[in-house]
Amino acid sequence: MAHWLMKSEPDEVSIDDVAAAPAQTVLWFGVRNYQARNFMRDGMRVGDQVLFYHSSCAEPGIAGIVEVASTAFPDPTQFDPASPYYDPKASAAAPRWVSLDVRLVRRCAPLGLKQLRAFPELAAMRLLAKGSRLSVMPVEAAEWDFIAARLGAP
DNA sequence: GCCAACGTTGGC
DNA sequence: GCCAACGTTGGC
Repeated sequence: MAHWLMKSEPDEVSIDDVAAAPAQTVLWFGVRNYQARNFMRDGMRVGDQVLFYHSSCAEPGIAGIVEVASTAFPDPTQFDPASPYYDPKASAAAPRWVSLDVRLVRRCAPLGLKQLRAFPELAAMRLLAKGSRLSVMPVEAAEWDFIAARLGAP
């Protein structure tokens, strides 16, 4: 089983939104970066565990754990001209972008970006690399174990 | 709002 | 295939 990290702006979809969703499951949509898409399409499998990261907000950091609940399928927003994620170059016959479902595993006490940076054990984490902007990325097993052991109750 | 870093686009 | 221009991300 692989481990991942996904960024979401809490103004759009927060960990609380996942918790409040039917079956505590939400559609992960709007990824428009090829590297992130490839991780979703080629790497993510049902049951994989995912750190849910809040970005572009007052307190960026890890907010909980979700799990992959479906394999990838075409992201419906790419076909919707009314959506901000509309991609005129995508078609039903040749979709470009994928979505998948994620389900809540648990919320946690926020583990902030500043705290993450303070752990020497996490110095090599992709999330913390200079200029890292990927919204979907793998997490090494050792990094996962280290972080999971430090997630408090919400 | 600023700005560094990065990805994408498009002219050549 | 190069690379400048542009757009986006995301922390601060």
